[in-house]
Amino acid sequence: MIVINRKERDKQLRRADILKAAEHVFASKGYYEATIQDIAQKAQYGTGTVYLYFKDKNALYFSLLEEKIRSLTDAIRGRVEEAKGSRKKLEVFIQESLDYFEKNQDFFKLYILEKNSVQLIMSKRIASSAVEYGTEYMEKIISLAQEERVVREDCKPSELTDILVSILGSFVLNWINKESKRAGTLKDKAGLIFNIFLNGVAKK
Amino acid sequence: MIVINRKERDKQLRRADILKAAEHVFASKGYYEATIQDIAQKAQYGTGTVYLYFKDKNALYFSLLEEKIRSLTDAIRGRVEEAKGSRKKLEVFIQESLDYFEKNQDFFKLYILEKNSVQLIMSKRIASSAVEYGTEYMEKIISLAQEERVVREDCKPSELTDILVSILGSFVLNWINKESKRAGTLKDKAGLIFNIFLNGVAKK
DNA sequence: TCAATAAATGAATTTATATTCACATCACAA
DNA sequence: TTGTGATGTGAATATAAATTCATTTATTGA
Repeated sequence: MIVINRKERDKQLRRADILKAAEHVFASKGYYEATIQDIAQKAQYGTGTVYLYFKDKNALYFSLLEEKIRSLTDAIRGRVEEAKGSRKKLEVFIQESLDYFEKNQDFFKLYILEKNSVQLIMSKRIASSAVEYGTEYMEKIISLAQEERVVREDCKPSELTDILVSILGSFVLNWINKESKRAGTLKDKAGLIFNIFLNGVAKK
Repeated sequence: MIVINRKERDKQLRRADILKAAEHVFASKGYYEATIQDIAQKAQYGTGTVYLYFKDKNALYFSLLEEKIRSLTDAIRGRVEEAKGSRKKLEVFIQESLDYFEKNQDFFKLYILEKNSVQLIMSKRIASSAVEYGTEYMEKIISLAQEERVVREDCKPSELTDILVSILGSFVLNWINKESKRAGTLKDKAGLIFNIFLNGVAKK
């Protein structure tokens, strides 16, 4: 029995090796220009090995996306739950998102690329469910904020969510690209983003 | 002489046929899943004909992007120029962008997909110059708005531009996807977007 | 009408990768 | 130590699409 568990655990570790390599390769080249060879090499396995753990390239890609999105959402959810009141929840949501993306830059690239292509090109891409899972929770917070009269009511929660997600995205993207001279951490931007989201860019 | 001009004009028309077909196919399938055959078929030419007008698939794609982005920017620039004061210019910029995207939905899809991948994956993708050309002008308006103390000064014009572009993008995307039940025209959203950009989403 | 030239065509070729599979290697139990 | 099943491997195969090019078709000017 112990043997089986041990083996099972090792298997999961090797699977994780491949996912990690895939994350990096997909993020730097994009889905189509990333080859299975690239990924296998990065993970230090032979090409064929990848197929022992994933049905095909597509399955590998979506397993990756799905698992990372789940981990992102779960990471954020805990902290937000603790915060009291929609205002505070929003603030924490922003902070935690930034923190997570700062630590998972490769994932961010996949997420932002996928978010648009899923919404646009749809196709067979099953990931939409995972992407939705990611924003669904945000929508609840916004709904709450509307109930508490913190946030304007002339937009649907989903629209407001999209706005916040895009603003967040634009800051993360800027920060990631500015790898040379970066003022501080990404999380430092949280206050600014919160403020812009709530009060806009007008000079007060 | 007349003959040559006539010929030259016809040639441009055929080139435009192909670009138009390419726009639609690339927008619905994405770059990699769009095939030259698809495009040729859509344009009602044979496969080989495409190569008489464009060096290869990549050149076709970037010619398309480049020309559309130029046309977008030129369309907007005129109207914005007329408007007096940064506040009004911003307002017009938003209106005209929405109007253009409403009329060029396929192009919007390409633009939004490309914007992120250019910023992220860079690679050989030359289009970055064209994409920059598109936002460069917006930045000037924002700079002006900062000088006129209309807009907060704790962000760089480029950051504020990115924010506005993302907010715009999220509205356009929503509108495009909601093809079934759409309240009104996309341009109707201009006031709301302007207001959110300047004053945020807080309940006033 | 008829060469001669230009343009269009799509089948054949090339190229690039995903995927498979026969064989090699490893880990472990006896 | 060795036999056995589980894993790993990368060269060989399959597939799909980009690109080319010999041939066909259209256009033009005399």
